[in-house]
Amino acid sequence: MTADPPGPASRKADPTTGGPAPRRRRDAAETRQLLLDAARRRFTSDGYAATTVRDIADDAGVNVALISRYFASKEGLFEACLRAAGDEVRRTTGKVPPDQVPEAIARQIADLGIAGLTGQLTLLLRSSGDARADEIRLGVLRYSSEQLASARGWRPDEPDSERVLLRAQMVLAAGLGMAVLRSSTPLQPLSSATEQDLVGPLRDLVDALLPPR
Amino acid sequence: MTADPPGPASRKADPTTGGPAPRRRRDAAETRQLLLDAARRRFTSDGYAATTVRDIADDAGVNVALISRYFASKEGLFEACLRAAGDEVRRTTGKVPPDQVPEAIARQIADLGIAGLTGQLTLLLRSSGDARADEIRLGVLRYSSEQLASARGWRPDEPDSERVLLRAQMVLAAGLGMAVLRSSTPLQPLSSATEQDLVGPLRDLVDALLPPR
DNA sequence: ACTAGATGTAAACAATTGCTGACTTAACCT
DNA sequence: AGGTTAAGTCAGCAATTGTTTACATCTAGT
Repeated sequence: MTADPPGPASRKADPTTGGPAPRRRRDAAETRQLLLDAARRRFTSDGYAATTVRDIADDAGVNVALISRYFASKEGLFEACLRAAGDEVRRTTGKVPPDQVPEAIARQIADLGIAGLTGQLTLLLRSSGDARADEIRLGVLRYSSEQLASARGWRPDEPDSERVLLRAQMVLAAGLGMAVLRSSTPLQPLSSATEQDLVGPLRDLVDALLPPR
Repeated sequence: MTADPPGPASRKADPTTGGPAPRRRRDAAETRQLLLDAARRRFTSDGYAATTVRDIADDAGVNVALISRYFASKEGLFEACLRAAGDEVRRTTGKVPPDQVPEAIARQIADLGIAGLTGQLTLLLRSSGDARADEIRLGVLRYSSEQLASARGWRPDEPDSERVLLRAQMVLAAGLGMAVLRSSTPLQPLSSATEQDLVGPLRDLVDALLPPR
């Protein structure tokens, strides 16, 4: 049932877009990135299991088989997304002055959408049942909490300061919870609170859990 | 709630067939409950999309077709789980004295497992893409936050006290975040913190966000 | 220009999904 | 007892899943 005459005369008509035929260069790196972006959006908003590789490929405007080619499998693509998100989280959280933590959290939480830190962390929380993915997630969370705790006197191998680390993780969890709740449920007034609405209570929260030394 | 009736009902089907079929009682209500319990566990720990009806039926030791019979569909079963969890959350949170909120939160967070309030709320956060499920979730979250806020001076239709409601929702989100983080990632020391470890910081957190009036 | 490898496409695979219909078996009632 | 109906079983469907395979087409190096 080959409907296509296999001749060199058959030229691609491109019936969908009437515009200037966007001469499609073949660029592996670009399609890889397109897939990564689409996958990150889908995984973040729908979760791993609810996302199909065809969803991702369609969003990226790319053939499904290329997922297997470039990432070996759906799980491989997910891990790549997690790694990218992890790198970005480390990059972003690495340069926050200790005295501006509440403002930074407020800003990141207020900024919905998968581009912001909130989206990255939400993605990090998504589970695929894959062991490697769990490692990546754990690594990022540990890094972030230690980053936060070290500004308040926590030092590794100092059992006395473990309380500080616990409190830092609670701050992290609180921020994460707000982000998740905001993005998953239209609960007013939280879900539509602005950065200004959030920064005050958040300062109270951070100061209470991690008093400036 | 998983009390096995000591009666004659214990009927674990021997998969190796043939054997003297243990006399099994037919009890629609009990079967329904078995399915609900198994589904709640699966949905809570694996999420909606990653859970299959066959998983649930096997866990419950019940035939798959009975899910369709008793709950019409997988979505119907999920909604039933959500409704049950919502009822239990309302029942539990309804009777917490305002001055013992930190202790209550600490106790609930420390108590892992799907039986506790933490599990119920984690389940509430799970999404199935179903509109009715979203309504149930929103209703419970609204109820819980208003319950918490009203003890601190919030009144409906008083725009001035909206700040209090926002802060109550932030407390709720913080607790939720800790619960989710603890159950999803072995992040030390948070994931193994005991109730005693948590209650102190939690009191600081609640007092900071919702100062006793 | 011409070939070789990279890139993309189409179709199909086996496995799994939620769900259904016809069937069997147990429980209850006179 | 018998017989009626609820409760449970079985096998299989149609759709969807992730993945692979064979093929087409573009790009780059000579």
